Amino acid sequence: MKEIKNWYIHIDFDSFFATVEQQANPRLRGKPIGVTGGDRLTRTVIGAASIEAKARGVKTAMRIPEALKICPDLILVRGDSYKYMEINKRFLNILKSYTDKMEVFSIDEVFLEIESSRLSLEFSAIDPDSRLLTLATDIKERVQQEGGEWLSVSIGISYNKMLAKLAGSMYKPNGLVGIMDQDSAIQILDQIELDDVCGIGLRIKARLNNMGIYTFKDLREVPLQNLLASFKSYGQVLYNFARGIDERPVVPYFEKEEVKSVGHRHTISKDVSTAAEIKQYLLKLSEMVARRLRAKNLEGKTISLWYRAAFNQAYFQETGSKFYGEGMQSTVLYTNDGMEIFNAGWKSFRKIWTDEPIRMIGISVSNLKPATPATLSLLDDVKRREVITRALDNINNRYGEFTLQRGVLLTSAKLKRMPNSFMSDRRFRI
DNA sequence: TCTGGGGTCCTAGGACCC
DNA sequence: TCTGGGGTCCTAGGACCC
Repeated sequence: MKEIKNWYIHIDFDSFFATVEQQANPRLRGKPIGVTGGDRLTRTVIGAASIEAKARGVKTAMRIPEALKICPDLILVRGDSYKYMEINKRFLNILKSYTDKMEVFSIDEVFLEIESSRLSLEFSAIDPDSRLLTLATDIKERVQQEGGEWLSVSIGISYNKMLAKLAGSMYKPNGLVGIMDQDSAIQILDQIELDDVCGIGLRIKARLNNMGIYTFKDLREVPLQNLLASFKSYGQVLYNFARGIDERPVVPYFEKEEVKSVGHRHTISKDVSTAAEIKQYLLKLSEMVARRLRAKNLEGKTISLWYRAAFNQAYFQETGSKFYGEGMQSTVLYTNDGMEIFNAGWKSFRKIWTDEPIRMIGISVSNLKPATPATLSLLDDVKRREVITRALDNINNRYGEFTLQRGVLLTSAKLKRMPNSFMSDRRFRI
């Protein structure tokens, strides 16, 4: 076996959202809680479950009624992603003290890449396994010092990212698992499900099953050409996964572009079918997106609109899927103006909407670049609007989102129940 | 009454320009 | 006038992740 040059460490905060909520509110500690996103509990799912809730069988992405059936005293808490981002930042500061090669994989997951040679300098233990163990224990301790005893991380260590993440998922919470050589990797792969590996979802699993492939052992027997024929370039990835090979590098946080798209979608508590009502929701979402873009000093030119139709028995019987959905993109001049985003989205919506009731609508802006202030060459009313918008932002930043808003948004009381990201952002900062 | 909301990456065809 | 090739942008759609 050739010597391993770099070690990969996957760090995953256990039940992150739920734990943060338990820290924020002592009354929630030690209790089964579920963090949710939507505005009416029947139409949403559990976004994160506390360790206590998981012990009772509550799982992420479970529907609320189902979760309550299993665990009637489950406490539901509306999630607040801005709060989680703030907390996440504190831990990133700790973790990046170990190496520059830190990749922020999601709000509660990080990869570190550590050179074996460096490891031997910093930790005096003799064999690499125990040096890594020392390192992992050190990380766990420092995270707890910062976050309190209640907070724990699960750590996976291996010689590539895919296996490190797999290792980290094998024992939770507060786990520490290493997959230290290829023999162990193959042994483990042969015992797990195809979709236990990050990168294989239900669709790909189903397609593999259709080809008679049920395990990684089966997968190893398929010639590369066949996989390429079926999965295009992803065939190579699958071929490698089956052998425990993954050459993806750790992309350091400072080399990643900040964001590629900004969007909001919302499942409405009750299906809506009139254009006027839908317009209200879309306008509000557009304003939220625009404000986030402006806060990041970005503007974008691709406007994507997506909607999901209400449950329709005929469609369900025909296709087996519950909700018909459709989307459309369009390109505009770079913008971070709510009205412009709305107008583009609304135009798309009118083109694809066939008057059926809808349950969800969403809009996002991509193809982003740093915002440029309006220049003298632009029309006067464009400039004026920018000045007004900036003034509105300033007031809303101080007093909460939608303190001041466009007249059209004031009409519907229902809108007030929509999640309101910036308001929660502010609440947290205070 | 019926699975949310935030994202990322990839492919492929057509339009258009040089 | 006909034709080719390369490159880029736009749009649609699929798949995956937490």
